[in-house]
Amino acid sequence: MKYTFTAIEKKWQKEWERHGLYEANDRSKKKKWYSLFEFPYPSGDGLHVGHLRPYIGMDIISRKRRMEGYNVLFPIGWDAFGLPTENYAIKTGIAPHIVTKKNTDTFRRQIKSIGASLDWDREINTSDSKYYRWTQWMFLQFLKHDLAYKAEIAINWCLSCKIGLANEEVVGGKCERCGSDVEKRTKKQWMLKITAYAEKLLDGLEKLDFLKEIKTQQINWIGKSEGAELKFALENGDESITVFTTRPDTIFGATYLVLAPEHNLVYKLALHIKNLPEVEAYQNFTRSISEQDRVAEGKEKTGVVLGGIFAINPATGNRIPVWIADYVMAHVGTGAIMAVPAHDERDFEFAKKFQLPIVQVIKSETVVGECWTGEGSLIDSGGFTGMSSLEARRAVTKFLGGKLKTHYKLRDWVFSRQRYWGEPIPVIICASCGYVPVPEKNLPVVLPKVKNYKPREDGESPLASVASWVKVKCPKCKGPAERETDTMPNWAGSSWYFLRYADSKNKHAFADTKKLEAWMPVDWYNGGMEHVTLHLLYSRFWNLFLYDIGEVPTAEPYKKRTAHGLILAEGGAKMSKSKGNVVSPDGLIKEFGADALRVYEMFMGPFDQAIAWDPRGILGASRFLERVWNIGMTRIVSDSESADKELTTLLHKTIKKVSEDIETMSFNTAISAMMIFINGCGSEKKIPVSLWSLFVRILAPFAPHVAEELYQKLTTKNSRQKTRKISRSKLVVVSSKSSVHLAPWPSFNPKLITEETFELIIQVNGKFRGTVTLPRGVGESEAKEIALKDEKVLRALDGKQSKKVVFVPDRLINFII
RNA sequence: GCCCGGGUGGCGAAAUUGGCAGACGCGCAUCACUUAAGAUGAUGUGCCGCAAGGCUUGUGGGUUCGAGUCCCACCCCGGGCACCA
Repeated sequence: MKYTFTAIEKKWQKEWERHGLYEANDRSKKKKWYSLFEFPYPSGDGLHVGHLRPYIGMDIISRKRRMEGYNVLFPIGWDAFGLPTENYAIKTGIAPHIVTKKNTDTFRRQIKSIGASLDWDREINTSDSKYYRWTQWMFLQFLKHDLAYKAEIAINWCLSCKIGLANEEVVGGKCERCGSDVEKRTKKQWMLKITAYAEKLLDGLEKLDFLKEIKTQQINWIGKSEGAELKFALENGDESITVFTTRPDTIFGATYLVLAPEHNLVYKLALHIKNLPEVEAYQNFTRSISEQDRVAEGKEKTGVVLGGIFAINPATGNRIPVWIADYVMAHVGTGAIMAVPAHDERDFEFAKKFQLPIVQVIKSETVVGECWTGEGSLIDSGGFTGMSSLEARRAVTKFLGGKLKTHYKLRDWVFSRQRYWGEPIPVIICASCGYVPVPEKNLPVVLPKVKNYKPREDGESPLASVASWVKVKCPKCKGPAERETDTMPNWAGSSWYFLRYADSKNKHAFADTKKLEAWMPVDWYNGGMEHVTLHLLYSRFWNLFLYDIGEVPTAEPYKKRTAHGLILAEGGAKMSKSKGNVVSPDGLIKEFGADALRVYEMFMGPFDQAIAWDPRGILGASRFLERVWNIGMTRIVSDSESADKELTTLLHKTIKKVSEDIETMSFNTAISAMMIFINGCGSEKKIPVSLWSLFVRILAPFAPHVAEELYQKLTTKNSRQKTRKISRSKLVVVSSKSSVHLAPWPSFNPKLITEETFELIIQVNGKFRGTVTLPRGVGESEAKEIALKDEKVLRALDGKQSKKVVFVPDRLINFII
C-alpha cells in the first residue's frame, strides 16, 4: 500500500482537532507542563522553513511530555503590532488590521499544516483590543507604582522609519530594523523604569536554567559595576566635581580630571574658563560627530583643558587640571572621571599625548613606564602605602568620605512610539491636572481608524491628526483635555503574552489567579538568540513587577530557556523576501509530506546552530519514512511468531537514545538512532507487533501523522489475530483514547541493553591493530592470550616482547614494546 | 581589546566525555530491476598506495600506554559587548 502522506496528514489533523487532543486542561489532576516558543510576527513575507524549526522542536518536547502523562499547555498566538505591517499600510493604503488578518490566516494555515500539537483554542493576538486592553491596564499599574514617567530625553531617531528607538534597538549606531542612520533628537517620551529592577534581573538569573551564553548576554547588558563616587573640590568657587571610579585605590595617582564635553559644569564654570572659545569649539566638534564615530575603534584621543580651572585631589592635596574630552561619556557614571594614567589604558594614552604627569601608585608586574591595570600593593599612597589594592578600594573611599556606589549600564526603557500600529498609551493630558490615567473601567482605549498611516512631519503620531479621538474630557476635572497620541513599542504585547495563555478568553482580568497558579511558570521556553537582550529582559522585568504587586504567582516567568539556530538560505545568506531566497514549507509539504519536512528540519544539524538549507536533504528524511511505512504495512507479525533478540536489544538502545536526546534537543542524533533501527530491520525480517508498537511511539513526536496511521493499523490488527499482511482497509478512524500521542512513552529495559559480549580493542604501542569479540568480564591474562593469536597483532609485535600491557576491562588491551 | 561559541571527508554532521575518528544522512560510483529515464534495492565510498602499509580532526608544542577530546601558544570563522571609568 502506497504511503499517501497527503491523505494521512489531512485525516489525522482533522481527527485530532475534532477530539481536542491537544487542548490543555485547566483542571487536570495530572502534573502540568507548559512549553512555549516565541509567538510569531505575522509578516507579509509568509512563513518560511526557518520559522518552523523552533515550533517542531517544542512540539516534539510537548508530545513526549503528553505521552509521559503530563497535562500539557502548548499555545500559540500572534505578535501582531509592528512596523512592517504599518509600512505596508502606508504604501498600499490597506488598513493594518486587514493586513494582519490576512497574514495571520496564512500563518495559521501553514503552521497547522505541519501538524504541531498546539492548543489553538487559546490563540491570542496582541493587536486585538480584547488583548491590548490588558496591556494598557498593565501600563496603568506601572504608572500607579511610579515606574512609568514622561521625560524629555535624547532619543534615537531613525531617519528612515521615522521612529524613536530604544537603546536596545540601536545596533552599531544604526537602526536595528532597517539599518539606516540614527540621529539624536530630544523629545518627551514615556519611559519604564527598568533600571529599578536591574539588581533583581541580575539576581534572578542565578537560579534559572538558561543557556550559559544567554545569561552572559543579559549580565553584560545590565552591566553592573561597583565602585565609588568621590568628590573633588574646585579651586574656583563652591562647585565640586563628583567622579565615579571602580578604582578608588588609585586616587593618589589621579593627576587630572576629565569631564564629558556636554557636562553641566562646563556651562556653570563658563565665566571662569579662560579659553572659553576653544572649549566651545571643542564642544561643537564633539556634537557634530556621531556617537558611532566617537567611540570608533582606534580613534585618537582628543580633548581641551579648561583654562584656569583647577581641582584639588583630596588624597594628595595637589592642585590638578580639569579637561574635557570625548572619551568620557555624559551618560556613563557621573559623566566625570579622575584620570589615573599609570593605571588606566585610556588615561595613559591621553596623558602621553598631552604630556600630563603619570604617577605610579600600584606596584606593577610589567616594565616601568607601561600602564598597569591589574591589582597590586599600593606605593606612594600616604597612609595606605603597602595595602593591597583590593583592600584599599573600601578603605580609601571611607577615608575620603566617598560613597560606595553601584552603576548599571542598563538604561530606562523608552516606551513611546509616534506611530499608528501599536497600543495607544492610556493617558489623558489635561492642562490643569497633568497626566491623568484613563480610568480602568474605560479600557480599552481603542485604536481609532485613520485615513493616513504616515507619521507626521512634526514627528507626532498619525493619531494626533484624529481630532475627534484626541479631544476628551479630563476624567479628573471634567475640563477639556487631550489624549496621549503616543503608542507603545512592539515589545509591549510580547512582554506578558505567556500569562494570557493561561486564560486567554478572560474578560474580567488578564488571567484568572487560579489558572495562573496552575500553569506558571513556563517550564521550557525556546526562542531566538536575537531576543535575549530585548524581549527576554523586558518580559522578565514585566513579570517581576507583576509579581511584586501581587498579580502573578512566580517572580520569574521562565524556568528554562533555550535558543534555536537560524535556518539560512542555500549558500548561507539570511532568508528574506527582498533577497528572494525564502523557502516556503508549502511546496515541500505537498511534495514530501509534513512528516518528512519535520524529520528533515530536525535532522539537518544541531538544533542550536545556524544551518544553511539544502534542498536535497529532505530526500533522506522522505526515504526513511517510506521505509518505515513499508515495514509497518507488510512485515508486522504477531508476538508469538518470532522475537529477534538482536533487534530487541537494538530497539531498547534506540528508546534510550531517543528519550535522552529529546531532553537535550539533540534531535539530529535521535533521528539517526531511529534510522539505525530501521536499517537493522533489514529487508526481510519480520517484526513482532509489540516491538513495532514501541518504535512507532518513539517516532510519534517526530512524525506524528505517519506514526498515528501505523499505530492505528496495529491496534485494529491486534484485535483480529495474526494476519500476516494488513488488509487493504480503508483509512481507519478511531477514538482519541487510543491515539499514539496519548500512548505511554516507552521505557527501555536496562537488562536488554547490556550485551553479554563486547569487542576488545587490541592496540600495539597505542595503535589500533584489531578487535576480537569476547564475553564481558574476561580477565587480563585470558584476553592477552586471545589477542596474541591475532595475525595483525603478531605482525605488529614483530616477535618482540611487550614490556608493559595496559588492560581496560571490557574495552581494550594495549601492548607496549 | 574583552566575553561566549566553533574549526572533523566532496557536503550536513557523529563520537558513550581520554579508548576502533568519520555513526546517520546527502552526494558520488558500480551492479540489479527497466526498452529507457526516474523511483527502488544491493555493494562501495576520508586521503596516498596494486598491495602490505602509511597518513589523517585549523597550526605548533606538551601531558599520557593512548588525545578530536586535557594543558600551553598561535591562526581563522560566527555571535555578543566595547573609550563603561
